[in-house]
Amino acid sequence: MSTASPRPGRPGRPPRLSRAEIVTTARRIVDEEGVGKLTMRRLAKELGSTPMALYHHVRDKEELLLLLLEDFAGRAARPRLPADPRERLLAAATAMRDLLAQCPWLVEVLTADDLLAPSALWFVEHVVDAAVECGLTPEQAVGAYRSIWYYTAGELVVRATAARRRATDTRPTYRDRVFADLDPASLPRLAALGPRWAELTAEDTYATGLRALVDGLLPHRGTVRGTDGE
Amino acid sequence: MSTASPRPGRPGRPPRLSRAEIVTTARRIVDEEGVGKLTMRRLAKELGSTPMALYHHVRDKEELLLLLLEDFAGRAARPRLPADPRERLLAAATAMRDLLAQCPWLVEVLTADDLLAPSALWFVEHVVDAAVECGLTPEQAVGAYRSIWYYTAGELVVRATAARRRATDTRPTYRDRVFADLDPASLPRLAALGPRWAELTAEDTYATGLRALVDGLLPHRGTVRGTDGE
DNA sequence: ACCTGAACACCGTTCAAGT
DNA sequence: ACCTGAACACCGTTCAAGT
Repeated sequence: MSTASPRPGRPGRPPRLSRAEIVTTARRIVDEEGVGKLTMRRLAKELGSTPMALYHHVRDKEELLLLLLEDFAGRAARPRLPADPRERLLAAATAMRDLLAQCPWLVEVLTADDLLAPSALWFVEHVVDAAVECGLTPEQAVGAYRSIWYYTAGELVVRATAARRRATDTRPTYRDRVFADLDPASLPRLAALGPRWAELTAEDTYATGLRALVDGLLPHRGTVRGTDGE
Repeated sequence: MSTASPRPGRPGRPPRLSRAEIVTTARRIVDEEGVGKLTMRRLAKELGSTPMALYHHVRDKEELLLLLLEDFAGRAARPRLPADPRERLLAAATAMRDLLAQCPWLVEVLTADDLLAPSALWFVEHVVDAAVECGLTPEQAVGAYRSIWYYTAGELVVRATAARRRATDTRPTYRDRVFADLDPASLPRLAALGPRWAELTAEDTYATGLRALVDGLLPHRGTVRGTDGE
């Protein structure tokens, strides 16, 4: 953790803070108390410094979040993926989702900023590559990746906000109140589902939805395997 | 716009503000300047009142956003939908997306809060109903709806944030900088795509992705039509 | 019942000055 | 070159008081 060696040749005051130290402390705050608690003032206090000292090391708060993203992606485990391209595609997407589900605050950063950090492109590479191996053109493979990313990002955002609500708020959600009394005349299906809606939407259906999406995206080799020279 | 008749029988000071007036003004601010400019202080000033007067009519800012959501959903056009259930499902989902794409700020509210306002459940009803008519059980139909909502919400979130960036920021995005120099050894597919990534991701692929997803979600009647008694 | 004013406990960021 | 202090221009919300 010796962040900045005092390098005798360099002019000016030796630094007390470093990017590495800033990022480490910021990560701790985020892990322990959520991204909402990460403010420049709070971070400075935690570092025994002043808010303005931070601005000497990062341009603004957005850059700080980007550094956090990089840091996270860099230390992320990269699972071994199956050889079969279709299974590899599913595994890469699922790994990406499981990773991001661990720290939902990242999803906000990912969509607030542009998708993924360089280190996270490993997942994207595998999805695109597997899609090409399944018979898509590179252009189609990018399209397939985007659909998968939309689906994944949506699932993460919805789940993250639902979890945040449950954490802070005990009263029944707005949605529950709405579903409690629906007009069966205009909304027969939903009224029939009624209270079961909450229970059904509590299930984790990421995997089945992803399989359906991938089924629709990839060319069909038929349900009978081995007919076209595998 | 006569908001509150002075109703002689009622005790106390007659109201100067009303929910309706508050919502109308809030909507104007959001439409003209974006949801980021909607603050309780700003809204009060616009109404010639004080921040605290608002708290007499809405519990907090979240409730105000919910009222805005209701207002929007209530005035939303409900397109005529095709008779064929598969086409109806696609049309309902697409209408939902097109509606929300008009005012992307709503997506933040939708995910920050729970999905849709009562008036917006019309779309949900049609998606679920069409899925059942296509042969899914009600439970499966809810699962299918959820997948479609994840996909749609993800697309809207990503597009909304990308658009916001373009509006406020002229410098090349972080993503563009990253894609400009990728290591072809570790990320061959992405490096080969390189600068074309930006161009490919600029295309609107919602419809094709949705079709693929729905293809994967619904039972297959085979590509040959009319074989099972239509 | 409805509204006001002052205050609390915060934000991110700029600017001018210190070492 | 690196850091500090004071200040600017904001937030949402509470509390006590006025009419």
